[in-house]
Amino acid sequence: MAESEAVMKVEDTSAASKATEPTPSKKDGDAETENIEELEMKGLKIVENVDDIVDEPGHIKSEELIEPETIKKVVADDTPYTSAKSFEDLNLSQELLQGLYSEMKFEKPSKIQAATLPMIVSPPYQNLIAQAHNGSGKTTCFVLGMLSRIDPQLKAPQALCVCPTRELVNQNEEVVTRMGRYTGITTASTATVETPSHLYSSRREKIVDQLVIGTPGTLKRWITKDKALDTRNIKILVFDEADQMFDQDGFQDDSLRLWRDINRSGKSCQVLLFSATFSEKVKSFAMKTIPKANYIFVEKEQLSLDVIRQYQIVCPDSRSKIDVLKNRIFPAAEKLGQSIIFVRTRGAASELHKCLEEDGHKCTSIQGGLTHEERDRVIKEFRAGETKILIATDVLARGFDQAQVTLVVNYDIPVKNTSNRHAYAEPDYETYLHRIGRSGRFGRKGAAFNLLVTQEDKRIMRSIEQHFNRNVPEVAWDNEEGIEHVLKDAGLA
DNA sequence: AAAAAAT
Repeated sequence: MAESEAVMKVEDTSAASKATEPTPSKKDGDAETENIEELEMKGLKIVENVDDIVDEPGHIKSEELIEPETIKKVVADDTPYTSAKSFEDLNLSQELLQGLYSEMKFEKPSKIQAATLPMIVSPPYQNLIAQAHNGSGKTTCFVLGMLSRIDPQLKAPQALCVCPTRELVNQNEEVVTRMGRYTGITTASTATVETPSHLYSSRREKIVDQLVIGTPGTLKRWITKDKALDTRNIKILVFDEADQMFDQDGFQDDSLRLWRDINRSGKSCQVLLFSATFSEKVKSFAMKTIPKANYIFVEKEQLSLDVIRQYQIVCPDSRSKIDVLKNRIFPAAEKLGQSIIFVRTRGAASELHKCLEEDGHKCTSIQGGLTHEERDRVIKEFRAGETKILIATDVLARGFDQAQVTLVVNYDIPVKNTSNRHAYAEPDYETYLHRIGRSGRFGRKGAAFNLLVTQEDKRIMRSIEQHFNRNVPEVAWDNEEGIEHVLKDAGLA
């Protein structure tokens, strides 16, 4: 099927940004990934430097830079995509441009946007699997993609965006609403509380909104059971946090099902996969599954955002983890901004919440066991800055974008679920990266503390260091000034 | 045993 595809590769670098939006930088790179090698083995031809993205180096202030990174772009056919140097290059409607400039306050495309947007918005509307750093402007890519492909005259669902959590659905809908403010495009979301009393009541009215955002379960029900979501006119399907959406241990079944339903009913539908992480397993599954796709990938070593300073704190016992949090981290953190404390289980979240509150620390917690209303309220308060400390399970590990978050604490180090209880716990590299990526949004500074107790904790931490090829320095748990000093060093205090 | 979504 792909025997005669010409493939081209672009090497470029990405950098961080100002408060509102990433600004790119330029540097040469010549790294090959397994991914590229795999493609070569499949007989695909790699063409060097067909397209290059050039930026004015003087444009970037040094403190805005993330470490230079290499992005691999692989194009599935011989379409000669030119990187978008400005949003005007993309043939967007006036209304959409107005949204970008006056509502979003964007000036020009970020590096990832420059590379992906032409592939998304121009014919033949090729499928895309794209990996880009946390906080590099991925959301803009797919939201702009969806908005630009919708026919404002046609009052029917034309774009669908699938997300792993309710919180992400809300956040993405917010971006859609803002960016699309002048287009008149309407949206529907599964997170909109329809009838609070009967949560799982079926939806009777047909959806006439043009852009639909949701979690997989409810979307599936809207399509198959309720027959409220007509998929015949859907021409673009987006998976946010796509590696989770295509992971066997995640939402793979639901995602494939949704995609199949749309393919059956409609004409050709463009599929976009976006995430900061793709494990080798999910990456090869996605590449096998999504036909004729363009690819954008980043090497794992390059993904670790070096603007986020990472530290490990070895604690003598699990009891002392709380003390470190209360006596060392909080006093320093409270002057900074907002913090998210990640724990492994729902129970641990409410337990830690209770424990900290009894000790007079104002905080809230969020996990999937809460009601939707409770979750919405906790997020609303945190967004408003009314709460500074938020305890969370991995419901918030991905995508949650709050600029004021400067500190992430891995109270429990992330491990993969293993069905074999005798096996060694396996580090969850992807979750680790997503969690620490909640700080340092758009190139701002951030810090992450990993609290370790057992030998297994330490082993997992070492694996994480090796995986991203980064040294994570240790801070003594009982050192009075250790934490404060380290935060100063991170440019935070 | 488990985050998440949802039945």
